Amino acid sequence: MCVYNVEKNRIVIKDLTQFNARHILECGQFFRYLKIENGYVVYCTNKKAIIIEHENYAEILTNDVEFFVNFFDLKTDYTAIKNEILELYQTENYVKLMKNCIDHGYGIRLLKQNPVEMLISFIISANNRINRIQHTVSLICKNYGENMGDFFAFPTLKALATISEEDFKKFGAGFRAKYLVDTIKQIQNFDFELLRDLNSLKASEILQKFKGVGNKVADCILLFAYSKMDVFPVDTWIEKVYNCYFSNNSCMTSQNKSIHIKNKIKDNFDVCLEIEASTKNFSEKNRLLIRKKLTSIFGNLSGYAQQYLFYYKREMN
DNA sequence: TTCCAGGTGCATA
DNA sequence: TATGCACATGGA
Repeated sequence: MCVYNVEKNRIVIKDLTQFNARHILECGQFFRYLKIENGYVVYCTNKKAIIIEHENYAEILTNDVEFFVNFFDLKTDYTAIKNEILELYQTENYVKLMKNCIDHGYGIRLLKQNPVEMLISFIISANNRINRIQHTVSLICKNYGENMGDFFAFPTLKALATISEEDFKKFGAGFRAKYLVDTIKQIQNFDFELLRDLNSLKASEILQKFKGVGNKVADCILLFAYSKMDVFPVDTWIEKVYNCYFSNNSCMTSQNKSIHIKNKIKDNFDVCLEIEASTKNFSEKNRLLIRKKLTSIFGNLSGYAQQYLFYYKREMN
């Protein structure tokens, strides 16, 4: 089903159940946007689009319609994807949880972003907050990106290579500054398109050779730049989701912990109870176990499911 | 003042 | 190979 019409310099979104700018831009996958009165301004590499939201439709104003049709993944039918996720398991608790998540983030779409932007942005994301990541990325663009008139492009590889560790620190990158400098040196002649045809495991292995890229950051790059939907990035929020709904220690499976259940979430969840997950201490091993379990549940819908769960948990917390 | 955030690198055993 | 601490920063 087509959710959009294309006109000159304008894309019109007819089905708002499949496109909500706030859900798409503020669900943690994207850092370069500006909130305006009736919508958002969106930047990717050296391109810009303005999203205007109306009561019954939304429009994307841009001089590169083709680019943003792909960027917003407009050719994919998210109604079908949401139904597929809901139909994965028949248990009442699974359906209730996922329905809550999908109802909350109903207009999410997984963006097709630039690999270099994702690599740099998600190295900065380590142990960081989303608004601080946005701030640092914005300063990098402002100081080293090409002036496009009314905005700054994301810096080219060549321009990135001129940024010093001190400058990255000045932009708020903190201890990640040295990882950025090191990785930027490594990628000057790297073929980012090579990863597109590799399976997620192999592509992740290659990405993790770069400084500042571990399992989670690699998964984010594979999901948000390469649309590899079989990955499930596990961060602090997904760890909370897992401990709350999926683990043996979850508040949903322990009567004693029911006090922790948020008022809005009174359902139970009993799909998987196999992995013992620590509820307190972070460990790489623990997150890998969580990742393994969640990808075994959601399969090739992992990337979509992860984003609905992440956005729901982060906003409801 | 302490905790925490879309984690990873590295020293140590 | 496994474990656990250090790392910047600023808002809550």
